[in-house]
Amino acid sequence: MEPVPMLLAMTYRALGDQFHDRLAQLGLEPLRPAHGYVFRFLKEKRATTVDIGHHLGVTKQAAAKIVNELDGWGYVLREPHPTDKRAQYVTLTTKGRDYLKFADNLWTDLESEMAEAIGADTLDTVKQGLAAYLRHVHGEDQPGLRPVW
Amino acid sequence: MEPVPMLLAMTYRALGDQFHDRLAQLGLEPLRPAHGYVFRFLKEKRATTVDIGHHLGVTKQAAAKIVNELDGWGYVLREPHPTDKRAQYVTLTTKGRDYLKFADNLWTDLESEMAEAIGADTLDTVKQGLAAYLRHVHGEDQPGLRPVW
DNA sequence: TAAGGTTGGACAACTTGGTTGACTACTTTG
DNA sequence: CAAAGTAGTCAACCAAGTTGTCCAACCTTA
Repeated sequence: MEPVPMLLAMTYRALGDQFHDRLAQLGLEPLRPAHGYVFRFLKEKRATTVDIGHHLGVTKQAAAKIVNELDGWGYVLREPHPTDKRAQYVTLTTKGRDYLKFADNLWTDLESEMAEAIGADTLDTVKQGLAAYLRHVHGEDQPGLRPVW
Repeated sequence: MEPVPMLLAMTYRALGDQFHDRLAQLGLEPLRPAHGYVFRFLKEKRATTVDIGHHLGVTKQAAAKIVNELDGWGYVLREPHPTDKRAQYVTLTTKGRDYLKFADNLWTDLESEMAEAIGADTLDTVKQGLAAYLRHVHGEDQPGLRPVW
């Protein structure tokens, strides 16, 4: 049996590849995982570029580059911060929210296919097991994302 | 509950970070995952740089860079190919085999800790589940490695 | 057995996705 | 109110890959 990290990485890759393939069929912009994480983050809360960088676990410069791309594609826009004249809030546009909804559906589909392939109960055990291990390692304070990409 | 890809990525990261931390404590060279995969590959079979590139799923140039590093650190050496004067076999040195043994022990430790944290039966279900999914997606012909790194 | 296509290895230029460092304008704190 | 800290931008750099080119050696194959 393959070692655990290999299994994790290959499964992650398999899922990601399928997601990307289906996305590419629609001729969307070449969004990378980091973009998706930004969407998900912005759905929750208003955030500045610095916030995003912190959430992704990269420097603010790297985050700024990503935000610039998303802005250029029309997925987000910047609006002035109400109290801090230096800062700007980055917010999702309608296009951004539409993309996120679409992506969520796609992920749900992929997870359903996985459940069908290996059994819903097995998938559930997998998820619970990994989540438990992460709690074991990190305690409650999850690390600033930055998985692999 | 977090979506599956996130769980996979974070768990992979958590394991990899711990591995790397413990390795770094020993002041070893900054080996990356790709190096480890090369070691494991070379333990099985004699291989040329091109073979290695194919196995890793990268170009031969990228593979050559990795082999050069490993050579510089004394983990591998090149020896002439018996029948093909262009080619060279890359083989593990004693230092390389020692490292591999050490790394294997470390991975075994980490997996044991994981088993302890979430239960050996749960870990087993996780492994079986992921392996089953990979078979479902890829059939028998595993893709040329290249997980995430 | 010579000719033409293929392959292993190396070198160079470029691309990507990040980094560190420096600077300005603004904010917060002692 | 002065000093320290922070948001955002610009620029230089770096790591790990890519493509493109080449040569020498190796297959075919006619």
